[in-house]
Amino acid sequence: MLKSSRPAKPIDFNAPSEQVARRLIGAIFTVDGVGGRIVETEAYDRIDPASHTFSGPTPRNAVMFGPAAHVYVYRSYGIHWCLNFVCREEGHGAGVLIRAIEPLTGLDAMRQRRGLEPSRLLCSGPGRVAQALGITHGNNGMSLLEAPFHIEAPDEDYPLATGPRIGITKAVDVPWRFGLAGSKFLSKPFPKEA
DNA sequence: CTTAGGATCGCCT
DNA sequence: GGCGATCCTAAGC
Repeated sequence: MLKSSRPAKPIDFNAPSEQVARRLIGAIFTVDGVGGRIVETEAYDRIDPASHTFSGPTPRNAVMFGPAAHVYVYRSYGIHWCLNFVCREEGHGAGVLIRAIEPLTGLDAMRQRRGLEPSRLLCSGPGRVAQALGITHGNNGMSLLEAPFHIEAPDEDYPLATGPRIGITKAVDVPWRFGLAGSKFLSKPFPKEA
């Protein structure tokens, strides 16, 4: 049996966000050729008190109630943009927040947008990812499967770390944060394995 | 190393 | 009117 490398099967976004969030770890994501390997995600569900969708459809979260594999962008703390991939679970909107990327391509563009030399701080955090990839509200509702976006499923199995989600005040114990174990590009370390 | 505070605005109560 | 699915900087230990 050959190890690791195998053909990449497309990621199915018509699935529970928790499952999609796991499968996205290791995927290659680019915007106009700028991007890298997804190393950290969080799942948010329709019946999840921490989710924007919990209280039902509003103008802001409308995209999350639309078709899967689209992009939901919202403004965070009045300053930052945050990027999500829409999922579908039994017809109910859900999403995956992209929290960190290992920069691989378009480093010049990222450095320019972030005003930083390439480092672990370039794309390590949801606001930083959006800034480095040039994502704004203008991308809200766009298909993830069409230009300028490109997503490629992981080509091997990556060791997964799990833990509670960051920066929320409700459902704080739900372990729906996922990461590439040992990656230097995580926004924060994961709690030590029990 | 850790903690504290400010920036800034769309959305919901 | 209050509060974030955040980030940055400065100050304290």
